[in-house]
Amino acid sequence: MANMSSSVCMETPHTHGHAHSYTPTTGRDFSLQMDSCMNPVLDYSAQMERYRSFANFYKNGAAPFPQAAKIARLATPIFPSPMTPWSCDNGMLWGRKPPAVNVNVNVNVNGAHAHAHAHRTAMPRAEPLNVHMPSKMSADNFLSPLSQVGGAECMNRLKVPPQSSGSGGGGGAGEAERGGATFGGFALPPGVIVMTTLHSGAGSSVATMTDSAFQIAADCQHSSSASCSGSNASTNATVSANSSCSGGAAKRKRKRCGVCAPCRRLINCGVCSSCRNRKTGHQICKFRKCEELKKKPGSTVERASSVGAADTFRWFF
DNA sequence: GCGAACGTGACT
DNA sequence: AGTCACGTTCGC
Ligand SMILES: [Zn+2]
Ligand SMILES: [Zn+2]
Repeated sequence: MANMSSSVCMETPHTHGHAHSYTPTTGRDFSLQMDSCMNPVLDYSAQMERYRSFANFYKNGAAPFPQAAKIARLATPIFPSPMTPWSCDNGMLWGRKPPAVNVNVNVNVNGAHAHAHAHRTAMPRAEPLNVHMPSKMSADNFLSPLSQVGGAECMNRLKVPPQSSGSGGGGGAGEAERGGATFGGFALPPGVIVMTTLHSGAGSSVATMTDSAFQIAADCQHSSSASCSGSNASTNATVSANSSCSGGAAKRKRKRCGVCAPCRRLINCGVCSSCRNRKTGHQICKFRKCEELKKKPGSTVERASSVGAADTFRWFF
């Protein structure tokens, strides 16, 4: 409550144009971004700009970041050590989080077949977890992922093993990239994939592409094969069957795709209308709202089950 | 049963 | 189009 209100209050000064210390064009680590990122990578950039001011506020310690606790809780299991595993300033590690995701891209996550297709079955669930320097984590929380990626176009996604969630998660554990990969100059720890934005052109190295491509390919397979098979994806066979296959059941809740940028965000911004209005609004943070779910159900239903694969690819290309 | 979040309609 | 509120679904 208190936190919440404080964050709400923050909105006023910025909205009225007070500059604070926010100087977008001179930001030390935004030079790159400002240089080449004006092209619309994601329309998040604009919105992120807006929220950057909030970040600065929290960064300056003017008030505790509303979700600092949550961040800490989420970050800990991934990198117990106080060190950031790599030094990509514009990178972002993606940790996994439990919430259910669209079956279509998530099939057999629990699969006993984890060995058979030992690829990124776990990834679709991955959600963003900012692991920049722990100290600035809270501050950069809701701005680094999408705004900075626009500049350096470097997103690292970490597939975290279904941490101890014994529930059949075992398969996902080390299943992914056991060997690890290299990205640019630094090595990626096993379980990490790198995403890049399309227009980066030469920027997207083979290493990055291969890894993500593999990831997506895996998703696609699952997507198509599970489209209407009433898969034994344990939990939600019912849902998928109802909503996208039988076509009979009218209004089943759609599920987040789990692979789009918003889906992979891990924490709520705390300042958007949805966050502020969570009590009564019952809506997910606007920055976490699945791109697919934003679309009209009519235009998305099929995509989820059949076109999903291609669409997923389009996300990268 | 509870919390998260989707669907929807009313309102601005 | 964005916000708000409510009902509802869904996973745990
Ligand atoms: Zn939010
Ligand atoms: Zn999504």
